[in-house]
Amino acid sequence: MKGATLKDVAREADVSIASASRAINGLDNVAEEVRRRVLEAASKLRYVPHGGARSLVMARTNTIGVLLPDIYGEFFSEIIRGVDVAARARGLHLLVSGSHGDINEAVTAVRAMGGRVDGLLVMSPFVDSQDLAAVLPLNLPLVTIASRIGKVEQGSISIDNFGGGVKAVEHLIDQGCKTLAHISGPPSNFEAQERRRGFLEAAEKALPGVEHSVFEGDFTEESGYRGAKAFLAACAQSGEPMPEGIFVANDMMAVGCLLALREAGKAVPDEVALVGFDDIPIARFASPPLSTLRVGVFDLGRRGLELLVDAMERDHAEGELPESGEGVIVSPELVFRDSSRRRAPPA
Amino acid sequence: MKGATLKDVAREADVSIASASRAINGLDNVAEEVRRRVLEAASKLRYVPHGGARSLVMARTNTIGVLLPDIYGEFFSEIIRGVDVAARARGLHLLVSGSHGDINEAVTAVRAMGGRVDGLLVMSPFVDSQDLAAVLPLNLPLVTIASRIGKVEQGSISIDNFGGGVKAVEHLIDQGCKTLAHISGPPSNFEAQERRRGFLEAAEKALPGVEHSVFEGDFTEESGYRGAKAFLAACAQSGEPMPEGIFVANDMMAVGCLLALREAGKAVPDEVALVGFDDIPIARFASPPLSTLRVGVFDLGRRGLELLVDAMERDHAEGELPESGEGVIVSPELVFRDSSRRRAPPA
DNA sequence: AACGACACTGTAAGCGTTTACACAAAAATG
DNA sequence: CATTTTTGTGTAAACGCTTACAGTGTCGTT
Repeated sequence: MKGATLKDVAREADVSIASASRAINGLDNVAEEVRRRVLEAASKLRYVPHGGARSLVMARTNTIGVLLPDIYGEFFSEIIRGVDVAARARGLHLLVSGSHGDINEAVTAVRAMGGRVDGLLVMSPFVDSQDLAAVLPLNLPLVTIASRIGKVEQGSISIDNFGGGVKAVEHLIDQGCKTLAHISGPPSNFEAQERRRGFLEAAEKALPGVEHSVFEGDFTEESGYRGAKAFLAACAQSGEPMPEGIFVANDMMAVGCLLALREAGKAVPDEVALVGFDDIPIARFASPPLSTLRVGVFDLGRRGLELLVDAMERDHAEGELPESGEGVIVSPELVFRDSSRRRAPPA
Repeated sequence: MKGATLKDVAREADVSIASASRAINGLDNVAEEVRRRVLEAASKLRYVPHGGARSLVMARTNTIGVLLPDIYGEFFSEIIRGVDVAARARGLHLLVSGSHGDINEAVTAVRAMGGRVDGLLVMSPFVDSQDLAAVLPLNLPLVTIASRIGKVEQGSISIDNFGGGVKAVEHLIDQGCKTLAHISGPPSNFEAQERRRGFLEAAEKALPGVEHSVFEGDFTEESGYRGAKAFLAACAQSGEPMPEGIFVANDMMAVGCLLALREAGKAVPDEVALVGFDDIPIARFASPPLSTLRVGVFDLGRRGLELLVDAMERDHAEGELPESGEGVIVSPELVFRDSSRRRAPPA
């Protein structure tokens, strides 16, 4: 019950294997009559070309590998979608691998992908991602998204997380918040650390000498929920009021945060204003709609793939121009929705 | 700058290509000394085995193809995650293809995948999916998820959408709703039609002779938002009150629906009760938390892959036992949250 | 009528692996 | 010691495909 091979098709159509190949691949130097016979034989035998054999002889797989840290939530679904749409437009396949808790798993995954793809699209936000560089098959075109992989970067597209954190704080201050807090992402995550750093520096600048509480989350709704609970509990215990503005390091946590605040009867934005990060589709539909820093997640994926394709073409054509420093940096843009729209902004 | 081949490694380590192969693959009939030299040479040359060549000679790609209709929203991200986790546990790669608006694109995609995978995991909820069966390389193990592909089904895992629709209605009636409405998925979607059918039959049974409005959405938040607006507008115009209970065909639309209702000042659940479908992670964090029919989306993906692996092993071992009828049907389970928890349930 | 140009077609080499088989050397057995 | 067995290694044949090259036959041209 093995699949039919090109040889079988050729025999069935009574032509040589070369003609069969030409007919199937739509080359123009084939007689119409032959093409017809071959195509007929192929469909009769349900012939499917063997991708491995093809990529072996063509030295090209038409597949690109996508390495993601995890596939949880709308952020990643948007990334994949962006990549998928762009890849499909170019006739490329996607070998996807996610669910890496840490670098070691990512390393394993990249190893396994090595010989099967023409290029690699990597998102590895771990603070110690430099190690990845060591194992990357360096003859493979590579583009990193929001990662921090040292030297090798033939191309990269990253987010100005620090700047985003600063913008969030400035906005909350603009809205009249006198006290701030932050729910951060995991400490092992480079992006999370940058956002936090942006928050802390901007907060210190705007409100010198004030202590700002930071709750350490992990980018899940659940942890955002817990973060808000933690602030509520701390305030209840110490008798201090809730922070007037909270910068939450991503939208999913902000959604969880929103739920906890509502359950506690805190009015958003008037008692507590909230700003998230990413602008995932759901943000608009949160209650209240979430102010956030838009990074255009879909485009992140799409542009990442496009960058990679460019790199691959260069690689294929000019031979070996590393052409380093191809770094795109995306500046998050504030999307002002109700979760931070306070009644009485300053004059 | 082409990658090193096994031959290069063999030469560098001064052994035959066969020994090199054995050493790299960790076979036990290799002298320690040789293994050491080979491994050293391999890492020095940054050798990466060529997947195509390997799969050619082994007649196995260790890759399974995943075909999805679209990759938008948490539903698909959860499916992919389930598949990915299960695949990773078995050392399988995932060739993912999404973004198919219709069968024709799906057919193209399946064609392209054909020769590169050991099995196919297909989700094709289009009402006319039978056509897909025609092009499926039938010697390939195949499992369908929530699809409707006729005969070929070597294995399938599907959702009792009709039953889910019925449960939703029964629950709303239980909660004392006297008038019902439905926001459906697109008419081209088989699952959407089943949910709608469940709604209509159960509604007719519970409230005989009453007309129930149905708004046709497309499974996006946006369309759920529009659906609610449409109901609001219709009621404003006709002077009739809003339906007391709305069954929304998936959670994403329900989230959009919630926003529209809140904007209009309608209290959920007391003025309008809402029940969604899927129980995507966000449902719990909606405002108010969304009652919904849980299908265990993550598990859908995970079990789908497991079913496929079983089919592949059978295929590999026993030769050719189609072993049809391997159909798992998942019954959605009601998750009762606040969006449908009305003050005065019946005695 | 002879010739080159052209349009097709077939033969065969190779792409990078794995692995059956043959073989040599070393170890165990009588 | 002369064997058999074990252990490690190399040779070479596939795997299914593309494509350079070498035909073959058909024309149009001189």
